[in-house]
Amino acid sequence: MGHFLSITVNDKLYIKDPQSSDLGQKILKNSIILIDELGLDNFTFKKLADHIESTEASIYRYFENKQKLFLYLLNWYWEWLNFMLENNTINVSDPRKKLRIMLMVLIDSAKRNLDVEYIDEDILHRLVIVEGAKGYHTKFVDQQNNEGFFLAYKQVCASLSQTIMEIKPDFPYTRSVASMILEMTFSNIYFSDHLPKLTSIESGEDRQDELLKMMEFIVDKILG
Amino acid sequence: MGHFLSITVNDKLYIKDPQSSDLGQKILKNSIILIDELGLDNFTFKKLADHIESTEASIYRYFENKQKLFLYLLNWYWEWLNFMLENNTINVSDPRKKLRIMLMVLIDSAKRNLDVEYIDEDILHRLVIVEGAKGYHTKFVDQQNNEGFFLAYKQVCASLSQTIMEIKPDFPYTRSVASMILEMTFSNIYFSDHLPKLTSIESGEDRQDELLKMMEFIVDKILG
Amino acid sequence: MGHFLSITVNDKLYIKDPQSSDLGQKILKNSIILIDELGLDNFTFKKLADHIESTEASIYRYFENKQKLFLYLLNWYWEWLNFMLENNTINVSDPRKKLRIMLMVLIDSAKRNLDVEYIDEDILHRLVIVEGAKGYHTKFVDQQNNEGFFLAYKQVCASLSQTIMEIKPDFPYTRSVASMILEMTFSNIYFSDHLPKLTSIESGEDRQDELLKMMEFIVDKILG
Amino acid sequence: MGHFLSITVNDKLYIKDPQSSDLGQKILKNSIILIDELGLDNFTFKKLADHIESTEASIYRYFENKQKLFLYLLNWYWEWLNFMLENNTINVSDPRKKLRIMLMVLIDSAKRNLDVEYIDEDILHRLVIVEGAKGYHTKFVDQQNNEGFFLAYKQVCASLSQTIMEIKPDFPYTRSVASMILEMTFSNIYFSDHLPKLTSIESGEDRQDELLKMMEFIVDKILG
DNA sequence: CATGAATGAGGCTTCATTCAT
DNA sequence: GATGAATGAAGCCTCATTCAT
Repeated sequence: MGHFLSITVNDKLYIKDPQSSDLGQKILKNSIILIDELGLDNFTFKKLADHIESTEASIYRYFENKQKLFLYLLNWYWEWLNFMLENNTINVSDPRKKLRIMLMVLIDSAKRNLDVEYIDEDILHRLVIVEGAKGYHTKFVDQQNNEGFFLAYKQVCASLSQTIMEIKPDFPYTRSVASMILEMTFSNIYFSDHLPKLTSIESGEDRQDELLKMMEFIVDKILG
Repeated sequence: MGHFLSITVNDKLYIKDPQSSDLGQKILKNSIILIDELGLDNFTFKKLADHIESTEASIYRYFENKQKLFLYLLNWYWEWLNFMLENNTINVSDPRKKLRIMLMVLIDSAKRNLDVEYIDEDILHRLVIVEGAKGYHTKFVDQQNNEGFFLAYKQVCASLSQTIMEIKPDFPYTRSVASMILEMTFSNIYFSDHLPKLTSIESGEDRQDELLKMMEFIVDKILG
Repeated sequence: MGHFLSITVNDKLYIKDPQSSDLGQKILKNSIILIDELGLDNFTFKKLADHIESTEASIYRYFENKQKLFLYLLNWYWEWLNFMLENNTINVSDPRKKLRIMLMVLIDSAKRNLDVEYIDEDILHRLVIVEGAKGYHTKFVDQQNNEGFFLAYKQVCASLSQTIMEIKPDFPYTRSVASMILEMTFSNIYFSDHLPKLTSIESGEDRQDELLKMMEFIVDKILG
Repeated sequence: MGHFLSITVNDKLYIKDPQSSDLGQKILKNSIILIDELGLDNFTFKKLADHIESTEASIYRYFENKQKLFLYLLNWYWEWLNFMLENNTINVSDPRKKLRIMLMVLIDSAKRNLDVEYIDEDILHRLVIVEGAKGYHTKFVDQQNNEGFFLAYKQVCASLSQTIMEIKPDFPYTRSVASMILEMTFSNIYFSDHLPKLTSIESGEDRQDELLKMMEFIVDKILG
């Protein structure tokens, strides 16, 4: 079923739709792998070209530059996440249950039911956790925001906000809590791997369960 | 009084102590200004050298590379923040009041009583908000953590954790809440400037008050 | 006929085959000229780029660095020498006569019958004499040896060794004598130009004849 | 006894006599160690300064540049070798025996009877073998020769030549054979370590004996 | 459409050297 | 006499990008 679904990404982020050709899909697949491997800063079109045995010029047919490619990947992720959130909460009427499911989706990218051969969602998820913030911490954030590059991200927050409002219509800080949920979830995964002093979650087998428990606890407290 | 206080930064972050000489202080002062202006990615030693009418080689006498200089600035900030937190909570015995003051310090870097001629804390604060996360979102995070480059940051969290525990000794997630407080505070300032859909705080005159109010609300809810 | 012959060089020494393009051939031709003129130490890709009115980046498409380019030239020379040695001794059955011819080839690079427009063998020969030893006197000699960068050189020695063995099958030191012949021939040319106290050969018109005579004398004595 | 002997080096090679002070001796001792370790190309005054916990400026008080320092070390070696050759052949009247002893001295730097605390002759010997040729393979060879920087080296050859002439007064190529003996000896040690295909000598316990045997064999053949 | 070739610009770093104390 | 500070120049290399096929 998932195979009939395709993720649509802001078309200002690419020159030629990478999902539309073999080479484009190769670029997506391997840029995820390489950015995860090298970090965004050390990643270049040259390295990607060598990796996929193509050329820089060919990649430029698809993406204007590395920042756009990176934003494309982030957007793909956010779009995919939006789909996952929606798909998993259809017919769930209890908003508390809904929020619980949303937290699960956020935390556990493995519970996916959408398979796209040319995107490894697991690596992409890690990449979003590690490098994601760099997408909107840039000198060009305002300009990029105007071009709609963060709409998908904002949509994720909006869905969370919406659900919070369903739970507690008079809650005064839905948007801030929504973005906090996102950031806190990702941060704590990162911290548990690299800076354990900054989290109460331990890396290991049960991490996802623990994290879910903590996020539920926090959210419950906040929403009373 | 503050004038007699000096901030001590992890000595693995520099080759020659920049606080110890005129040129070093010039480097600190102007790197803050330039990174704020250009963003970390576009900032280079060459540009800094031109800006202060010196040479790249001279800067290399102080810092191994731009990453180390950046980490130095972050650490300087975290050390300074630690000092501010402590200094403003001396003799405050009520932990709730203490936490409130800590939030104020976090939010409002202007209430400083420590003046160092060669560091503009306001710009540095903005820089930390905008670029801070890049300091520890790097391929070398583990190695740098081993070298103690994040001790000052962790100390800030530890102080927050400590106060949380004083308020509620049996609270199960002090560390995660502490780091969340830090990140959420900074995020919301950034979002209010650039991505207003992601925050409930409006940029403008009253932002700091609003933010303080929100953070107190959230923390109160969480700590019951 | 020589025109149909092409010299093949170890392909680990280049990124893109310099013999395959105009620019590549220009790089070869002019690097020889410039290294001869400036010495290897003062030679840089920048100077070469300026000289051929191209850019460093373009040269880097062909060679990883100056050491590799230099080794390429040396290898080209050794390969060319191997070809010359073989070509001039075909159908020569008397090994003593063969060795005599080989000495002549070594000494007199002018008796060439192979013309490659983009390599000036005379200058290259001088370059090998002056700078050649630097090719294998390096910290990386073992590693480079493993990569086969000295195979062509060793082949020259092997051919000499082989002929020595044909002359005197029970001679105990063929390899050392072979390498000595090579080094002594080159040294004496260099010494006669620059350090005449270290050679019995006088620079001037008859140098090649004298040198040939001396080398034959020495070899005859050694091989009895 | 050796302690009362001092090696005198061409005074154009230094600004201040390095043998005359603690720091100077430290410079000598450690430059040998570092050049051996890093190779001449990677060796710099900066690295030497760091190594001896002094400064570049201090080293410049002794040597004009790295080339001069290197030539100083070579000259020290050649002077020392001259002393060794002479000292070990005093009262030896048989020229063939004398030449044999000279070969031994060349090969085996361990049979020294001169100890200078600030020079490790073993490392220096290795350094001469590995890097020595770079001393006179330079664009400035003629100019440096005029300044007498190779007198000591030429003196070694002259002593060998002299002995050859004593053995065989009418030998026509004494100088070339003398320099060949020097170069061949050093080459074969180097080759046995790094390019075994180019030598008949095997690295290992008996190398020095084998090498001595070979050099005697070659010399005997040449001198008939 | 994809690619091979080329390159201008600039980043990062070290070198060699001088000056002032 | 030794050192600390500073720096101009250059080396080495990569990036991002364009053009022609």
